[in-house]
Amino acid sequence: MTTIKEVAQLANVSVATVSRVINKVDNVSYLTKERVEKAIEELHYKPNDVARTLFQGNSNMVALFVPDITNPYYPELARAIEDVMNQHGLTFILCNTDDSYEKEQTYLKNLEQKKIDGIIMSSSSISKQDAKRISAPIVTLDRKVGMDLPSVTVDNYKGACQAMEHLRNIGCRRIAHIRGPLRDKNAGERLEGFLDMVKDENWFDSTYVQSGEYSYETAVQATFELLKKNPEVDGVFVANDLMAAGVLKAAIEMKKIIPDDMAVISFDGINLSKTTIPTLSTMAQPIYEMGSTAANMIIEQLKEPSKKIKSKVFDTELMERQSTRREDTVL
Amino acid sequence: MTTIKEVAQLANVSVATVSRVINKVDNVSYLTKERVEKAIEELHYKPNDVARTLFQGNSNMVALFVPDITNPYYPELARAIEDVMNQHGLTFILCNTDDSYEKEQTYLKNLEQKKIDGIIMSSSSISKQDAKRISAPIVTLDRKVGMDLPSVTVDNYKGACQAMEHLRNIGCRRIAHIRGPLRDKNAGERLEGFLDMVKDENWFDSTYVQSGEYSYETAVQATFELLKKNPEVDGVFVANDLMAAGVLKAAIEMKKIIPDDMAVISFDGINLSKTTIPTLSTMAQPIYEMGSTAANMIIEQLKEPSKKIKSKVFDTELMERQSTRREDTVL
DNA sequence: TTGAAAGCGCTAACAG
DNA sequence: CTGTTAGCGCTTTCAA
Repeated sequence: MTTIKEVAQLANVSVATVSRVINKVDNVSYLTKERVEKAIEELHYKPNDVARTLFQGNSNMVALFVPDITNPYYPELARAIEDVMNQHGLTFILCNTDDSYEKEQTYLKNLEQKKIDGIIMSSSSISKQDAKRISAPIVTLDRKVGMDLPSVTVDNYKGACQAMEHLRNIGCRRIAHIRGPLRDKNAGERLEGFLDMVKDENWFDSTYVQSGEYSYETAVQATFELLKKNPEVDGVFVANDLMAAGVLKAAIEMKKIIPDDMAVISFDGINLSKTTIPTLSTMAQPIYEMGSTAANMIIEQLKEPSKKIKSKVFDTELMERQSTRREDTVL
Repeated sequence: MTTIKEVAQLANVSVATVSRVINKVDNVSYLTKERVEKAIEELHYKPNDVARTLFQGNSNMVALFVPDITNPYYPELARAIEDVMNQHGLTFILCNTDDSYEKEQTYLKNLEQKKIDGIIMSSSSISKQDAKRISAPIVTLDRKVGMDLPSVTVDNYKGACQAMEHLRNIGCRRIAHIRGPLRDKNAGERLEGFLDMVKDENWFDSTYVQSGEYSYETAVQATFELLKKNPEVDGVFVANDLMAAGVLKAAIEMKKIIPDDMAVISFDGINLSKTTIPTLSTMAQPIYEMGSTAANMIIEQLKEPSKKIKSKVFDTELMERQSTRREDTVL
């Protein structure tokens, strides 16, 4: 790689002048500017970003922490963030944490050493403490931890209630829930929405809630369990789309016709929900928008470090698809 | 952030000594070493990676270029690579290129300025020329461009032939193909495998090949088209899993029973293929292994820059699932 | 308008 | 075993 020095020599100026031309700061006479530009061209000179970073103390890199990029909820989020970063000339780093606090801490340390400019994380374990030790701004996404850190989330409770209402509207009377993992706050809020809608029903008991781990396989099992105990269930609210695909699978195997015997609605609105058979009704999160919002929060913070950014809560939107579309519904 | 200098002062040694302790090079007397370590502890000192990079000329960062991370084939690849990088203390950068040569070039330039150590790319457009201009080693993954660059791929032709044989074995007589985009070499090879198996059949003509763009929606359309022209088709080989999901959808809408009326087999073996109804038979690529192989190639190259690394071609594996299993029909 | 020089934080000779 | 020093490539005073 050619350096600023070589450019300076060829153009017969000092490195300072070359620097001025590159960064378009200060005044440089038209003639020398031309000379420098020609030299840059000739040598295919590209400034060494590392040297710049060392001097300026920031790397123009932003990281995203996700539990696991192979979970289909995250790629769209990642894509949105990368798009925004790209627009602003920032480099995007992806970190899979496997929800491990240790891994998170290791990444945090490494990135700090690299002078990372900002971090967006989908994490349940990061604390305000940890965040404070890092000089880069941090925004949490999808998950909220405490009230301290700025966050981008959806209203899980409200979404859950709407999902339940929808099931009611199409005539479901015995509604069950496949919930997400115990440790996940989102799963808890969705459960709460469900409970508030059914807890006073005389038929309701805890066997109407089965626990999955947000995965396809666990949901298949949970559904078998559910339908064995409560074969009369005619509607299920599932905590995420991936599990809903498992519910469909189990239901088919148990000869349930969907939605006629049993309607299914889930949560997230990932692409998968459009490709299942039947297609899945779901409370869709504005995933791409959430990602770009979080990214823009970081950018804001980079521009104006003093400015406090406020958290944003998005609403989910009911996508009514085949899994709840009963042709002739009787209310 | 505290610097090496401050540590040196507190420990009452020179910065060189601190550096020696950090990097465990040269001999440092036990006592001074203790003192330095205490100072490091006390000040929570973490070496500035940027300064190191500037000095050493390498950043310990590796990038992956993918067309689009929201395409479900790539996250698993990305995950594998990140895992390997992580194991080796390397930082992982993700770049979505949208298959745009321009975007690729921009990324390449930016990463070079950041002293990127290596690049893994799933690209159709990168040329040996481009690669040569970059000092970092480059490995291509999933796609091969010319013979020049080391690559990790699968034997598409062979996989396609095996898929066709499988369809034949279960009794299919009129087999059609939904092919991938014209520009994609993999799609071309899969098509060729298909053609070589059917081109001599007297029933065969070009209407048995419909073109999709690797996406769900295009495949739905392509399948309608296909079945309108050739309703007697009793088996389809689809160029990727995502499209196969679309084929299932269209088939169902046209009242085709799968696999009895029409069997379906596809290519890739992404998770989606396990969750469709019916589950998809597919020629599975060892996706994770391919990713980690490419990552390890880069690591090899980093250790021994002179060593030529040779390309690797993986075989696909037939996953026999419901969409070709005629004894237990689902829908 | 331009150049000289200091320094960002670190490592690696080279001395001692 | 340890310290001094010269960079890595860049930006930014400070003078001229």
